[in-house]
Amino acid sequence: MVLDSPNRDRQAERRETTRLEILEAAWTLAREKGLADLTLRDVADRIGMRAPSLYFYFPSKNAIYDGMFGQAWSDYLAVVVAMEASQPRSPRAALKLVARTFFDFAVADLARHQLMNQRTIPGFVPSEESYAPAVDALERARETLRRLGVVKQDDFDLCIAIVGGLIDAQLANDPGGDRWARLLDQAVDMFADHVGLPGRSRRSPR
Amino acid sequence: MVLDSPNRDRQAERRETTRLEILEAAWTLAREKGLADLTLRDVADRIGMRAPSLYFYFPSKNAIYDGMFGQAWSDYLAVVVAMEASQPRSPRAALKLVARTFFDFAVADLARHQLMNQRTIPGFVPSEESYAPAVDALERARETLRRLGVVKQDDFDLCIAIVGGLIDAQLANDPGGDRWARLLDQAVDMFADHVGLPGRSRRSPR
DNA sequence: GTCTATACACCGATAGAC
DNA sequence: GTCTATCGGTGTATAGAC
Repeated sequence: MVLDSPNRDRQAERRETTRLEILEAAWTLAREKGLADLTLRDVADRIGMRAPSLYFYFPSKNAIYDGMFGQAWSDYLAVVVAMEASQPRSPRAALKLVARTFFDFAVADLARHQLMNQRTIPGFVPSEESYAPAVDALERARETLRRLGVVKQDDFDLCIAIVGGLIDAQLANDPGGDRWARLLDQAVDMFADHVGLPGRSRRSPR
Repeated sequence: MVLDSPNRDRQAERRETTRLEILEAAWTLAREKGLADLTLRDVADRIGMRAPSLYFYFPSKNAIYDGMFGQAWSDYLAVVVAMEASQPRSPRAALKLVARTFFDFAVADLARHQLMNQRTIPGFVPSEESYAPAVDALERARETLRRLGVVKQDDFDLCIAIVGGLIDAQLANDPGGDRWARLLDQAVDMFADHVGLPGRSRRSPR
C-alpha cells in the first residue's frame, strides 16, 4: 500500500470532480447539437482533453449517457421532494400539481426528456444504479396518487399514459409553445372524474 | 434521343422495382436489428449489391428512411379507408374503432412506429411527398371525430395525446403485452364522457 | 495516476473505372 | 448500373509518456 488514506480520498475526490466536469460538458453539447449528436471528441475538446482520455473516467460513451440519466432522475427526484412539502387544498389540486411538475420538468429540456423517458439512443440501457432514482420517483408518484384516492394500478397506468402523451405531443408538434400544455389541467380533471375523485368538474369554464 | 418511349418506360419500371426491393430489405433489417441500426452495407448485402450501388436508387440513407416513412403512412391510410366502410352503431363505438385501429397498427411494428410517430432517427425529416399520406390520415381522423361530435380542436388534440400516450407506454414498458392495450376502451369512454358524447358510461364494469 | 498518440473497424458518402 | 477504392468521421482499445 503506497498511498495513505487521506491521499486516496483526495484522488477519488479529484476524479469525481472531473467526472462531473465531463457530464456538464456533455449536457451543454446535448442541448446545443442534440442528444444523439454527442461525440466523444467534442466532449473532450470542451474540457481541454483528447477523446481517449475520457475512457479513464467512463468505460464507454453509453456510460456517459448513463451518468447523465442518473443525474437527470436525481434532479427530478429533488424537485418532487421539494414539491411534496406543499399542501394543496384538494385531491384534484394535488393531482394537478404532481402532473404539472412532471410535465414542466420534461418540457423544459428536450435532450433531458429524450434521455429520461424515450429510447432515442440506439444501444443505451440505463444501469441499475442510475435507474434507482427513476424507480424511486415513480414509486413516490404511485404512493401520492394512492393517498389521493387513485388506488387501482390500472388507473395509475392510465394517468401516466395521459401525462406522457401530452408531453410527447407538446414536444413533437409544438415545441416551445403551449398547445398541449394548456390542456393538462382539464386532462387531469377528466381523469379525476373518471376515477371518481370528489369535486366533479363542470365542463363550462374552458 | 437515343431511347424510344417504351424503352424508357421499361427502365423506369425496372428502377422502381429495385427501389421497392431495397425498401423491403430495409424493413426486414429494421425489424431484426432495430430501426436505428440499419446500415447501407447490410441492406445492400441482402439484395446482392455493394453499398455504393444503393446511391443509384436513393440519394442518401435518410432518403431510404423517407421512402419507408411514405410506405408506412400509405399503408396506414389504406387500413383507415378500409375501416371507414364499417358503420359502428354509436359514436362511442366509432371512436373506439378509430382509436383501436391506430393503436393496433402502431403496436404491431415497433420499428415502423418509431419511424412514423417518433423522432428516433437523428437527422431524419420526412419530405413533403412522404408526409402527404400522414397529413391525409390525420385530416381524415379529424373529420371523422368532428362528425361524431368532437368539434373543438382542443378536444381532438387531447384525444391524439391520450391514444399516443397509451401506445408509447405500451411499447416502452410492456412490449408484447397488453397492460396498456386493455385500457384503451375505457380511456376512450373517459374521453367521450369528458366531451359530452351520448351514452354516458357507468364505471362499474371494469 | 493521468493523459496522449496511434491504431482499428465501421459508418455514410463520393469519384471514377468498366 | 454496378463496381472498387477511398475519404472523413465515429466509438473504442491499448501502449506508453510523464
